[in-house]
Amino acid sequence: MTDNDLFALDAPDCARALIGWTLRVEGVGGIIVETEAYDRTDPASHSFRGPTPRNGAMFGPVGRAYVYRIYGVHWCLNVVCGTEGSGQAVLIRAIDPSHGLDQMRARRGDVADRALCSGPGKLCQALGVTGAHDGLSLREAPFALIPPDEKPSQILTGPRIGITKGVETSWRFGLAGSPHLSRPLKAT
DNA sequence: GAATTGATGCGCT
DNA sequence: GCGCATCAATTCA
Repeated sequence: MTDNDLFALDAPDCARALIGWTLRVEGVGGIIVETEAYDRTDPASHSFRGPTPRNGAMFGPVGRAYVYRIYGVHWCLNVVCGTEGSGQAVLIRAIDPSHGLDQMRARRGDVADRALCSGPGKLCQALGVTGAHDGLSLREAPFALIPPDEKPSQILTGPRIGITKGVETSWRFGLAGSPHLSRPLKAT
């Protein structure tokens, strides 16, 4: 699958397909092991109420990054997908750190390896993703998105985390057996 | 101009 | 495992 195919998928399909891809920012990153899907029919999604200055990137061309600040402190990285203007995005929740471990530790401080990228906020800090990356294409520097070498392992599904609305929508996807998932997932 | 809200992380029990 | 802190952008009046 090419990145073009990937970005054209609707959010839930794209979120599932993203598992196993390698994401790097300036050479720092790893394999994506946990994602969540959002679209504008979803009460929990930022795009639900329509375009605003903040979520504008979500309604722009696909294949771009949508980065926003949560709780005024943390950053979250999304991938815009579907079709342009459809307001769909996939939240990158966790990766398996395999590239630039030293760089991550330098940014994250001296934490356990499993804590380096096991959450959206930590992940962005470890990779150095900030609001400055909002709206940038994932196909161009400093980003790099690399397809899986082989068929990814079993992908699990479950309810999303940390939201108050639409909790029953099982649009969370994770790589089976990864130690970096924020919560265990049940096999489908 | 003021109130409210978070797609979280960390520390403590 | 649970509860709390945290800060700015968004939203509403």
